[in-house]
Amino acid sequence: MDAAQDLIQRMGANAISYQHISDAVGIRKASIHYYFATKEDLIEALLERYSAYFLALVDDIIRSKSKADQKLQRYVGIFEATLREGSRDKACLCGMLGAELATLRSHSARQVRSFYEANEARLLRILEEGRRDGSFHFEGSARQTASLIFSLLEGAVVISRAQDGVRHFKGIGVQLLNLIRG
Amino acid sequence: MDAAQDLIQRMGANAISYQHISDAVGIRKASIHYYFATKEDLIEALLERYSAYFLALVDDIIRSKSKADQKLQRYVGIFEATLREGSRDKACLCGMLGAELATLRSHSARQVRSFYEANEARLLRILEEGRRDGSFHFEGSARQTASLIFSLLEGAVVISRAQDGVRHFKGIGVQLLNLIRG
DNA sequence: GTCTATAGCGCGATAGAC
DNA sequence: GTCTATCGCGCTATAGAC
Repeated sequence: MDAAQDLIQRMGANAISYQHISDAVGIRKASIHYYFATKEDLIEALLERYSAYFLALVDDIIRSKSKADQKLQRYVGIFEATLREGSRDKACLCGMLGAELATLRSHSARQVRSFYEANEARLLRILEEGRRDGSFHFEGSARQTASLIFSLLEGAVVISRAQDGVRHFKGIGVQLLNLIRG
Repeated sequence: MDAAQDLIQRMGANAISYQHISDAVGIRKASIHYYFATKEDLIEALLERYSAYFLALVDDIIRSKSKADQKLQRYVGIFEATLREGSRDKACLCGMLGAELATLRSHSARQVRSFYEANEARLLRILEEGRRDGSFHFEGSARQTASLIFSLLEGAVVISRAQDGVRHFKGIGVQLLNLIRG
């Protein structure tokens, strides 16, 4: 699953095959079919695991005692860490599958959508907290700002891979906090 | 080319084949090979055309007499228009190919990168103009803000396709202008 | 310039030995 | 649970008739 996820985050689900995973882990592709009968089964399992892992990280941040702007900074850090990982050109799994959404079965597509909604909901909590405690000063809807931040980070990971990677992403992260602190 | 571009904007380059294009235009796939010998040739031609078309729209906006915040609003409108087009779930061509960047030949990859840089450069001009004429009030680097806006819009198109489309995107667009106006 | 036909390959998936 | 072998299909790309 680690190998499959890594490949999808770098190349996209439609670019990779059981053979690629087989090459990466040194187990024949028939053996991979033993665990994941179809490619969609594999993608669903990856989404399940990724979503649980990612949202657990976010919930840790939300439960922490930090001020809201530090929470937001740490949230941004999750995406930056993805970009940093190993091969250096990994995007968010759900960002990649979002681009390929039209080619997914309905269950996987629903999982991707749920991931987006869960993230936006958690960002909303951070934003409301920040407005209350005076960390943030921005006009307009907190909900739309949460959507904005999530789309920004998903986009920034993909775009930064084409520019100079982490450097590009970091600049955006800094500027996001400038804008939200107001 | 229109059919191929539409398919890639909806499904991604790795999900579509000469056969899909053939089905869409009613011309046999061998005849498509007559114009575009390889799939990469086709993608390069699409990128060339798309980039020229898109940047011409942007340059029209920049040359117009509008104030900077109206220019930014019209720039956002280009992305919103993409989302609205026909089938309702098209993303920016270069956003899709950005996700699939690792599977492209180096020439296509360079075209995608150039598109990103060209857009960020033009956004920078709009932002600097807006700061001068008092439309915009934001802290920090205008260059990083330009990167932020571009990544945001590329991301928002992809994410909005998974949510309720144009509605979701419009909310983000409104909020972006709130943040930049300061 | 468009067609039919096909080469040659990689894919997802399965059967069956061990 | 992992393997070899293979099926059937769709893919990119080409050959050659019209």
